[in-house]
Amino acid sequence: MLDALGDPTRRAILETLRRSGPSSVAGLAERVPVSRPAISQHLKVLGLAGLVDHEPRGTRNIYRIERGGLAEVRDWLDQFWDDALDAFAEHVRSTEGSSE
Amino acid sequence: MLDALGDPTRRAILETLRRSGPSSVAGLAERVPVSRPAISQHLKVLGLAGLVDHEPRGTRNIYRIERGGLAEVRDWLDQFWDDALDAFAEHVRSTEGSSE
DNA sequence: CCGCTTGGTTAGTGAGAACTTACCGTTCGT
DNA sequence: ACGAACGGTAAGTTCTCACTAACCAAGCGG
Repeated sequence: MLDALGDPTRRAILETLRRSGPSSVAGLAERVPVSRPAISQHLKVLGLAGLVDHEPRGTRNIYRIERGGLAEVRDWLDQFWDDALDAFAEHVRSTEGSSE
Repeated sequence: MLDALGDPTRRAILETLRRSGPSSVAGLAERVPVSRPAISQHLKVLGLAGLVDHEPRGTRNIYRIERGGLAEVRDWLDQFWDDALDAFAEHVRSTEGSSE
């Protein structure tokens, strides 16, 4: 899921979809400097990660951003804010001394 | 930055820091199933990404989570919500037909 | 009905990155 | 001051993965 966002090309695809709206595979291949099969493979990964959704439109497949996957990333990120973060930090810094 | 989060081991390190608070390198090496040098290398990457911060404590280096990098990720993520996302989507779905 | 277009899949290759082993500098404890 | 431990670095190996090229299936247009 975060692995899917780790690749620059995949991020470029998402950025393109964000800026230009839903697009076909060929449409993405024009804007992203990789071959069309590469786009397909990345879209597959992004699809499994829940970051994009696709809808058949005749011979074309229109891809759009799926908010579900992004929500999961956001939740994961929020854990780091909700937890007693710096509190814990400053605490252990002065306490210190046990195991770690 | 998101590349730093793409690696499972690095995420494991961050999770460990989140749960157990700041820790030394050796302390992390005990909890994460990789060798100590590997931890050092990952911490270097995480440091460059602004995701962790370290403070010398004698011979030990205490690492803690840095909120700055996480904020950048959050900002990047928010772009996908603020933009006219599904509006754009449904629009083009019915309009369609031009170039992409 | 036939050709053209669109898109997904497979095989193969190359590059990059993660991991371990070995080494060295640094700092605390005795 | 010497030994021990903690941590960062270098070199080398291995493995994963991103990419291209070639092939195949499906749907629209003349």
